[in-house]
Amino acid sequence: MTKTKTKKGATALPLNTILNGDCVDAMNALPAESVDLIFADPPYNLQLRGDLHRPDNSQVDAVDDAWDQFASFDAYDLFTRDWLKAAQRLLKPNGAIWVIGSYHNVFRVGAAMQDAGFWILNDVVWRKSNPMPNFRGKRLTNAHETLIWASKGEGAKYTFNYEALKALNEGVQMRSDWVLPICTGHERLKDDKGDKAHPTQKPESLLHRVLLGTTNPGDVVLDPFFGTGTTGAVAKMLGRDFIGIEREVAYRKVAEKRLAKVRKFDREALQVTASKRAEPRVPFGQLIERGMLRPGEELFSMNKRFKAKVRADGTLVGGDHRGSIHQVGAALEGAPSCNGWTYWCIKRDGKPISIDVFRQQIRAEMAERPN
Amino acid sequence: MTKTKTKKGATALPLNTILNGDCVDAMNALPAESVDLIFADPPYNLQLRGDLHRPDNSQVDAVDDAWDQFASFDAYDLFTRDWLKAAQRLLKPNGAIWVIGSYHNVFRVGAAMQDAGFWILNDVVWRKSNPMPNFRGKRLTNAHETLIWASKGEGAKYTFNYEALKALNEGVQMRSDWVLPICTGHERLKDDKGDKAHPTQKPESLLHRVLLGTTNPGDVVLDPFFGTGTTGAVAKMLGRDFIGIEREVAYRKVAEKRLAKVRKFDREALQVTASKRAEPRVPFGQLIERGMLRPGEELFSMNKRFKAKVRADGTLVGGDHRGSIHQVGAALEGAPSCNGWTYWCIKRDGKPISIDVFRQQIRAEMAERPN
DNA sequence: CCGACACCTGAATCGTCAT
DNA sequence: CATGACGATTCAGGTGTCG
Repeated sequence: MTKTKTKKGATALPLNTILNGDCVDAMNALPAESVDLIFADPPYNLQLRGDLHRPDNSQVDAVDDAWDQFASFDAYDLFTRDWLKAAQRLLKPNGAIWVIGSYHNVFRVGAAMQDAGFWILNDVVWRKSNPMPNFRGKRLTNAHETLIWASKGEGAKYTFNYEALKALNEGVQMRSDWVLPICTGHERLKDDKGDKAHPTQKPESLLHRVLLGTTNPGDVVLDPFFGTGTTGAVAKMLGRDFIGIEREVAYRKVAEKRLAKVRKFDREALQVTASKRAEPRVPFGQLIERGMLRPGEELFSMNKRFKAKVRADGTLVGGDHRGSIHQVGAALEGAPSCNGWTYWCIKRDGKPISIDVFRQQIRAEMAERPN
Repeated sequence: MTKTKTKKGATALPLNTILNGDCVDAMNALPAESVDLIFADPPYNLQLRGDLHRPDNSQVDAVDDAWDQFASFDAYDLFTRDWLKAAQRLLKPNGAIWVIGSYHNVFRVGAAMQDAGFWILNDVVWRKSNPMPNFRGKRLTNAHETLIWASKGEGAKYTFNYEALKALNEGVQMRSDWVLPICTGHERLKDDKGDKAHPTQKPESLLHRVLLGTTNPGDVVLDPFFGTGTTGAVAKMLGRDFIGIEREVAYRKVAEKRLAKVRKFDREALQVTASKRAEPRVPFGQLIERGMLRPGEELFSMNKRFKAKVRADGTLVGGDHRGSIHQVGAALEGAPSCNGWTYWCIKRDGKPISIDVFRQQIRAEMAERPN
C-alpha cells in the first residue's frame, strides 16, 4: 500500500498511505505546498446532555466519543486554528480545501478559515434525503450538514470541473445544495462485533461529487481526519492519490481493509449520485406562504355542497372538522379518503378554479430549475 | 400607524412603528427584556470586486450600497458583536432570535452569536427555487442562504409551534431546509423610477414560516435592519406586533407605504393547529371518581401482552408492580418511560377501547364548561 | 422468487411542572 | 435548586424473515 512519488526534487510524499498520529504533527512533517486538495471532517463538538429515546422507547446511539469532547468554545477554536494553519502551509498555491460541519461547529470553523486567509468559494448544503427525525418535536428536523469550499487565498486559482458537475446534474449548472442519502446499509462499515465501525461515516456519493468537481486525476488529496477512509476510497476509485491521517488505531485498521478492496474506476461508484426524481410533493401550506391563497379565504367543494375556510398553517375548517385539505374533504363527504387537491376550488376573478392549478404552477417552477 | 402599549408599568413600547437611526442606539433606548422575537437581516459584507456581467454583456445590478461596505473582517465583527449585544439585552428570557446571512458573513455572525451566549436551536437553509445562476461558470450556483435560530441562552425556553409547522408541511415534521422562491414580481417593491426599492428584499413566504413557527399572536417582533419592512408586513398579517429600525429614509418611506396597505388575517384563520401539550391535564383517578372505570376492572396493554387491575385510588396493580398507569406500563415493558393513556385499553361492549377516549370525553366537557 | 411485514437505525446540542 | 412524576414524541429506508 505504501508508495512514494518524488516531485521534482522535493521530499517524497507518502501517497496512498494512512499516517498515524496527531493531524497537526503529521501535516507539519510533510513538505509545504505539496497537496492539491484537503478534505476535512473534523470533530463537531456536539454538546449532548442526557440520553435520547425514540417514541418507541429505543435508545439513540449518540456520538459520545472522547475525540468529540472539548472543554469550551475557546478550546475548540484553538484546535481549529491549529489544524487550519497546518493545512494552509500544506496546500499548493492553486490548491483548495473542503470542510464539513453542522451548526454546532461550522460557524466557528468558517470564521477561522476566513481568518486563516482562505477564500470561501461556496458553502454547500448536503440535504439528507433520510435524516434522523427530531423525536421530541422540540425543533426542526436537523436535515442537513454544511460544507465550506475555499481556495488558498483571495485571487488564488483553483480547480473546478464545471462541465463534469453540470453533466452529473442532468445538464443544468450544479447548485450549492446537494440531495444525497446518509451512509447506511452495506456501505456502512461494521466492526468485529457487528456494530458500526465509526459513528459518523460519510457517504461515498458526497466525496464522489467533491473530488470529481474540484480535483483532476493524479491530484493529491489529503484527509487529516481520515476515519474509516471514505475520502481515500473515493480518491482511489477516481484515480486520485490520497494521504490519510488518523490517530485511532481501530479506524485505521478498518480503513486499510476497506481500501484494499477498492478498485479504480468502479462503475458502480459512478452511479451512486444519479438519482431519479419523482413528481415533487407540494405541501398545501406553500400556497398560503406564497400568497396564492390568503388565510381566511373560503374554499368550496367541486360539487358545491361544502365550504371550508383556510387557516394560516395550511389546515382547513369546514363544519365541525379541521385538518388537512384531504381530511376535511373526506370528513364532509363521509368518505374514507379524498384528494383535496382536486376536490377544493376557489373563486378568482369571479370564476371557480381548482386549487390544483396553484400546485401545478409551483411544480412548473420546480421543473424549470430542478434539483 | 404609531401605537403604544403599556406593559404592567414598564416603559411603553413603540409598537407597529419604524424607528429612525442606528439600530444599536435605537435598541438601547428600548426597555430590556421587552421583545419576544428578533429577526435580523444584517449587511452581508459582500466583497464584490469590479462589475459583474452576464454572458450577454448586460450588467448585474449588484449590492454595492455604502451600508454593505466594511474595511475588514475585524470591522464587521465589531459591528456584529455590537448589535448582537443590544439584541441580547432586549430579548425576554424566553425570547428567540433569527439571523439570515450568506457564506460571506454567516460564519462570523454565527460564531459571534455563540460567543454572545445565544444557544443555537437550528440552522435553516433557505433553498431558493429560482436563484441567479453563476454566469461565469467558475463556481456552483449559489442557490441558498442560511438562517440561524437561537434561544437567549442554554436551557432557555422558546416558542415552537410544532404542530402548525407540521401541518404546513402536509403532516410530516418540518425540516431544516426550506424551499421557497426569491422575491420577484408584484411582491418586489419598486421605487419612483421603477427600479427595485431594496437590493435584498426578502420574500414574505420566508417570514410567514418564521413567525408562524416561532411566535404567538400578540408577540412583539423586532427587526433591527427593517429595510422595506417584510418582517413588519407579515407580522401585521399574522396578528403580531412589530418594531422596525431603519436608518435609510428611502427604505422607511417605502416600508410605511407598504404597511399601510397590509390587512390582518381574520381571527379564525390565525388559529393554528395546537399541540397536545397545551391541553389540560387530567388525573387518571378522575375516571374512577366519575364512574367511567370501576375499581377492580382489568386493563390490558395495547399489544395484549400485559394485564393490570384498577384500584380505587387510581393506581394499577400488574404483575409485581403497582403505581400509576405510566409507572406500571413502563415497568412491565422494561421501558424507560411509558404513556399510560395510550398504552392501556379496556373492553366495553366486547370491544377494546383506549382509556385515552375517557380522557378526551372529560376534556371535551371542560371545554364546554370552562373553569 | 416474491410480497408482506417486523424490526432496526441515523453527527441530536430533543421537557415541564409540582414539591 | 434537586428530585420525581407525568406523559409527549418519528421519517426514510435498509435488512431479514416468513409464508
